[in-house]
Amino acid sequence: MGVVERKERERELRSESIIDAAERIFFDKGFEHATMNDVAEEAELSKGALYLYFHSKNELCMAILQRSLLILKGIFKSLKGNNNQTGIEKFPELASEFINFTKQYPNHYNALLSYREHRENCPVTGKIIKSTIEENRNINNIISEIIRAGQIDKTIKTDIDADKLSLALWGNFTGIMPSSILSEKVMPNFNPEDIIEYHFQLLINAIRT
Amino acid sequence: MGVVERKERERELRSESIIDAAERIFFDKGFEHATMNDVAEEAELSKGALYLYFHSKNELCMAILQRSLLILKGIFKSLKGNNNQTGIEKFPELASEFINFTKQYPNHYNALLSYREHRENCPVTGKIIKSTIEENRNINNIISEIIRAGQIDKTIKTDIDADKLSLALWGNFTGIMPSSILSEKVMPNFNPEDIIEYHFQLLINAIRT
DNA sequence: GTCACCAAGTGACCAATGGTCATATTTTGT
DNA sequence: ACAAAATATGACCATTGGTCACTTGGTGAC
Repeated sequence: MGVVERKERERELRSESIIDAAERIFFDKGFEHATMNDVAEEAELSKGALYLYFHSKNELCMAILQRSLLILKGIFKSLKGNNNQTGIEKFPELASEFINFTKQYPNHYNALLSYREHRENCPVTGKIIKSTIEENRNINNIISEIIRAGQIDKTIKTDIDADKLSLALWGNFTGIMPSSILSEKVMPNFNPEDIIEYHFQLLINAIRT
Repeated sequence: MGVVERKERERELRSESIIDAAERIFFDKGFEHATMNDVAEEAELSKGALYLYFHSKNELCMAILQRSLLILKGIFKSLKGNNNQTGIEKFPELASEFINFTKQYPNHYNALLSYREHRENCPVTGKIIKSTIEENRNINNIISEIIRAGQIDKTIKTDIDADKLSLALWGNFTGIMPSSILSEKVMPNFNPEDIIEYHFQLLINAIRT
């Protein structure tokens, strides 16, 4: 009797459909101005029901953020799987794929950047937090594997520390673009892509064999 | 009769003392859990009075953030003014000075990272926002001037784009460290400084003559 | 078929808080 | 001395994240 399994599946579906609704509401109104009542209405549920699936508004945001990480993981994974390019050729692709991501999923990108904001109001023990950290680890691993592949095919210097470089790149992704938002009219001639691409160019010179 | 001038000065002092109080409260309780009543009490004013000086809680946070930028500007300025080092020697100092800043002023560093969170809830036209953007521009200019000085003393390649590199570095500062918070146990062997320093090492190889 | 049980869902309700505004106090210029 | 202007007060309001006593409907035992 698969009742338990079916219920589990249904619970998962409900949970996903709540996140769907939350995305629509949060992306539309912005996190601060969106209310849990809005989300409840959009999800065709009562407010109380939301709290059967998520501990807080912040945790619901973390669930959206997790989706962003999953999207990114998919992107980098398929870059890694592409066997027509050498490691060093894939390197600038990391940048351009990320830029594509920010353009194709601006709201999810935005959610990604709001990590700090929501993270600190969520319990450390939560399942969502744990899997968010896990996804982040996965992404970093994929990036460093791409770098290591370049070392194996001898297009990237072997003395490069793939793990550290991978973290540095991730830092770029979550830093450079916001910095350009921060800078606003600081350097009106440049857009974020210019900066990211230029930075990667410099790094290529430092890591290629 | 300098009454107007005196009033202006007093207003400025009041404003600063409110920011002082807000720093104590926000840094202690965290932005989310601190209330404007707390701040008012700490500033020995009524809540209403706070709003004579700042339009909103978010704008008050931006005032704190502005102080962070001023601190950083001072740090980079004195690095720039040091005439005992060549440009390329100053380059890694940018990283270590920033790391020092994060350790010496963890709360202000934290405030800096919360830019996005508060910025989007402030009116674009506000005086505080404008001067925040201005300070950010100043910092970027100082960094690029340091790089250009290295090109003049011939320790940094002349074909390096100082403006772009400066923005990329700023992106690092606001990205790498948070990424390591994000990553949390992703790479437990490394701490943020390792990553920042490694990254700068790679860049040095790319830009030195 | 019936009935006790329990997970799922409801929505009125609460406490907390950002922000306002009529009123009060202090300072200024005359 | 006094009116006008600037500054400050704090009761008050609207909003909202979160709770909980209660309802609903499916489930499985008999």
